[in-house]
Order: sequence, then C-alpha cells, then structure tokens
Amino acid sequence: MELRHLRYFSAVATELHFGRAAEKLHIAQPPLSKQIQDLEVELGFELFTRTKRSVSLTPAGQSFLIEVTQIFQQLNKAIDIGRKTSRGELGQISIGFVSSATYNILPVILQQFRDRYPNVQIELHELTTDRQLIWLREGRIDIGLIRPPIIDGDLRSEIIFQESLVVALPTNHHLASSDSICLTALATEPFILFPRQLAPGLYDPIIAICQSAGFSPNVVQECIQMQTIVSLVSANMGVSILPKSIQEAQRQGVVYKPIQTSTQSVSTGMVSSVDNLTHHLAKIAIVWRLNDDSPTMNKLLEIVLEK
Amino acid sequence: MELRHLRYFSAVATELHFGRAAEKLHIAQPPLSKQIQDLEVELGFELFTRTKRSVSLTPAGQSFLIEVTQIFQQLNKAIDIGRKTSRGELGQISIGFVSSATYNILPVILQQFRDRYPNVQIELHELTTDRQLIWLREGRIDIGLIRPPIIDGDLRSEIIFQESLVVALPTNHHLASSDSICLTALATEPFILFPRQLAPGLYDPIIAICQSAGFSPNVVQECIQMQTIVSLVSANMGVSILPKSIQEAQRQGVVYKPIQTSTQSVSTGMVSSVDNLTHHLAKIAIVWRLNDDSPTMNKLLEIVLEK
DNA sequence: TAAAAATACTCCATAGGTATTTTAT
DNA sequence: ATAAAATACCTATGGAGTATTTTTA
Repeated sequence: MELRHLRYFSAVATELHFGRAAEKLHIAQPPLSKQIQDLEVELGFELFTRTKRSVSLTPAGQSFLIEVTQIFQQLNKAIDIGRKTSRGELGQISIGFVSSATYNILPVILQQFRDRYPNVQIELHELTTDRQLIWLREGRIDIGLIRPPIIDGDLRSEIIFQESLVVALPTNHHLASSDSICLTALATEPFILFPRQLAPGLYDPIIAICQSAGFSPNVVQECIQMQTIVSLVSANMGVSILPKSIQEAQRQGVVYKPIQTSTQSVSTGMVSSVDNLTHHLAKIAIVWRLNDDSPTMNKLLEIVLEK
Repeated sequence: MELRHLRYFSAVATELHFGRAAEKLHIAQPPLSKQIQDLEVELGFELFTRTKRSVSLTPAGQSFLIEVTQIFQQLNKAIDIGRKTSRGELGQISIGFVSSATYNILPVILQQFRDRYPNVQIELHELTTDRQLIWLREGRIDIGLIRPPIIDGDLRSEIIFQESLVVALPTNHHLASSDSICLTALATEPFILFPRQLAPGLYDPIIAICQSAGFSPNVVQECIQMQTIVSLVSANMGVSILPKSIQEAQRQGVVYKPIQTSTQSVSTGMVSSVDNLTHHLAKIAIVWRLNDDSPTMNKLLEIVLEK
C-alpha cells in the first residue's frame, strides 16, 4: 500500500464518482479504478458499492475514510514539526550557567531567545565552570555560560560579557565610606574567595591584581557559592573581590567599592594600561560543542553573538 | 511522497546504517540512499547527518521519526477498523420494535447479538408497526420487529416468533376462575382493543376468531399502548384479547386465560385445524431493506434467522 | 440510448539492481 | 586498507494513458 492508494481513495470517497475524482487527481479514469481495486484486494474488504451508475461507500469504507483523513493530518503534522525543528523553531535546549551569570547575561539571553523561539523548551542547570565542561562533552547540556579560559579542542567558546571587579566590605569596615579602594590597603585583611579549581579564569586575575598591589591575599575561607561569600563578608569574616554584577543581589551589611587603578603601574609602564584593564575584568564566555549542528543551539548562538 | 519513503526512513532511522537497513528492506543500498535523498529534498530539510562512516538523525529527523511512527500506527488502526466494520464486528445498528416485542423476542435477540458483537452500538426505537415501515424506508432504522403482514417490494421480512392469544379479564370477572374461556361467552362483553391501523396483522385475526365464535366484538375503547389496554381491563372497563407474552408484564387486577378451541369448527371441517391454529397466533416478523448490504445488519439477521 | 465503471492493451517513468567511486577511519 | 555511503548507469516493474466493452437506469 502506498499513500497514492489512500489519496485516490480519499478523492473517490469525496466525489463518489470515478470520472470526476480522476479529473481532480489529473489522471485518467481507468488507472484510478485499477488502483482502488488493488487497494480493496490488499485490504481484504470492499470500500465502495458500485452499481455502474452510482458509487457509494460501504460501511467499512466510511470508517476507513475517517481514519485515512487522520493519516493525512498526521502526515502534515509530521512535515510541519520536522520543518520547524530544522529551523530551530521547535525543540529543546539545555543551558548550563555559573551562578553569577544569573545577575547579568543569563536573563538577557533567556528573554531574547524566548521572544524569538517561544516553542523551544529551555532546560536550565546552575553548574560550576568545571562541571559545565564535563556536561557539555557528555551532551547533558548544549550551551555553557562559564568563566574562561577553557582548553578543550572539542569545544568552542566566545567571550560574551565582561565586567569590572569590585571589593566587597562589611558595612562597618573602616574603608566602607571610601569612594574607591586602593588594594594595598587590604594587604593584611582576611580574604574570602572561591576555590581556584571552580573558575581559575576568575581566581587567577584576582590573585594577580593583589600581587601587583604588592601582597598575596590571606585567604581565610573558601566558598563554592558567591552568595555565601557575600554572607560571610556581611558577617565580618573578611573581605572579598567579586564581579561587579553581584551588587544586583542586594544584601544588607555589605558594601561594594570599585578598585582604585594603580596610577603607578600605568606610569612606570611595567603593566600596560590595556593589560591592567583586562586584569581587572571578570569574563563570562559561551561554550558549545564544535561538532554540534543542532539548529536550536545555533539559533541561540546567533542571538548571543550577533551583537 | 509515498509510504515507501516513510518506511525506508523508518528503517534507516532504526538501524542508523544504510547497508543494514537496505538488507532489512530486501533492497540494495544505492536505491535506499536515493530514496532517502529524494525524501529529504521533498521535505526541504535534512533527516540524517552522514559522515561516510556513521549515520545519525538530525534533531528534525528525530521529531519526524516520532510523528512517522504514529502515521504507521494510525494506518494499522485504519485497516483494523475497516476490516472489523466489514465483518460487522464494529459499527452501529438501529432497531425498531413494537412494544410487545419487549416481552419476548427482543431481549433474546439483543443478548445474543451483544454477546457476539460487543463493539456494535445498538440504537433502539420503540415504534408501532406502521411507523417502523416508514423509518425503514427512510433509513432511520435498519431492522424492524413488527406485526406482519407487510406489503412493500423494497422490504423483506421473516416471521421469527409466534404465540397464542389469550383473553384478559379483570380479576373480579365472573369467568376469572375458569381454566379456559370459550369466546362465545364474551359475546356481550365490552372489548378494549388497539386501533386496527397500528397492526392489522394482529387486529384482523382477533376479529376473525370472534366472528368464528359467532359474534362481532363490541369495541368500547381503543388504545395505542398494550400496557394501557391492560390497565383499563384491570379497571373493569372491559375485556381484551392479547398476545400471550403480555402476561410477563405482571399486573394486579388482571388474569389471562387461554382461548378454548372450538371443537365444533374442527369437527365440522369448516375451518381446518391448521387454519384455526394459525388464526389464534400473534406473530412478530423481522423486516429489513432488500438492498441493505450493511454487514452489521446482515450479522444480526444471521443470528436471528439461523435458528 | 447515454453515462459511467470495468477491461484490454500499450508505453514509459522510475524503483531497484549492478558496478564503481569517494571518503573517512 | 577497509567499511560505508554516494554516484553512474542499466533493467524491468507497474502506474498511467488510449481504445473499447459492459452494464443499467
């Protein structure tokens, strides 16, 4: 049996006239009769009652017609779903992100993507950078929003967001009323940072700017969650250096201060002003599998990278 | 597009290997590749990602596969429903019946039919004989259970049940304690009968046996419903002659008595004993359209007539 | 007698086969 | 070197056309 048989049957069932049905199908009447006969033989039951002068559906033909109509609807649906999926208009995407992305780039991406592809199901996973890289390779997520750098030949990435670092101080700290902080003033302060392993691309620059301010930070506590770091700062456990957008998570007991650019470094030329700038920035990169041809993923990439 | 394309797609999607899929389909590999290519061109999107060494479904191919699987399920369902309908195992039938058939033949027919064809929807219509004939011609019912005779070239009928007539008397009637009634004894009684028009095949024999008992019944009341006749008898309005099975509808205030066979008629030979017997019988016939080829109707006929 | 489906046949488009090439591992 | 898909080309099945017959209203 082929769709042709069903199309022909449907036409004859609608017209109840082999001649007119054949005309509508742009074929001659004899082959149409033949095809319907073949179909009836294959099905094992009669579809039409022919009396040389008039054609009518048998009860079996009537119920078969109803079902056949649904087959064609189902076929159209299949084609439509396939086409939409191929265009990235339908489907699903799994996105991993570091917690701090919640305050800046993630909501922007989500809103733009949802606006343009409302029928794509988005799955979100808050994960540290290192776990995102594993999940990407395993195919558990399609997109990662991580702290660079990444070193993996099967993955590609692009920096999509960068922001300055700020110092987080408890409200009652003696520098809490300054406009900006010279890092040197924090040389003896206890520091609360996240473990280096979680995001070396963010950790190392922090250490570096402390070094260039002439000290190694005295890390008294490590926390996996940035929120927890903020909590500990507010509890007077120490100070921290964090990406600026953490300010969005309004928290009592903590103030954030810009880092005072060391004019000395610039003037001496030891560190170029460009390097200095980049070293004061916290970056977020989007990562995906090099060989991923998923249309949904590509549409999301398009949106994120087009700016 | 033909079902062939979908069958081939389904095979390749399952095997994810053109060679093996072709083998399973009992065709060579090159034509299979060709058909899949044709399908992709017609659909306008890629179904598979081929890397000469491995085949995998694109996201669009994945969703298309799910829908295509449903098409085949739908197709099997269509064939199954058609076949069952053609065998009379599925469908619907509309049955008309005279009220008195409720007490004898109808429940038997219904039970046997339901047992054998549980998936056929039965529509029941209690109608008088004359309206059943109209509804049959209009196609509003497929089967009638009526009081014969019928005279209609487009309809066919068969007697399927006959029973003797009985006299219905009020309990306090002076003959209520007799074992059987000689009709002559009722010559002066008031009679309650149904209008002749509703079932001449039942009305005329009743009049005939009264005539052969030497009187014309004095009809004081006509009722369309047999139940009403019984009610009026119980209310002392008169007597009646009814089919025996009306006894099943237990009713207080009424007794039913067999009619005493006139030995005279038999002995004189004026009326043959056979004629006499037939004239004392109330018949029910099954009627259907001569040109009705509905399998459901034919299966019901088979059941009713096979005994 | 006319209208409509079925039959008989003819033809060619294309599904499917065979041989070979290409390409990635 | 090998496995597997694609390409090239050929074959033949069967879908569709034309002419005709059959049937019944």
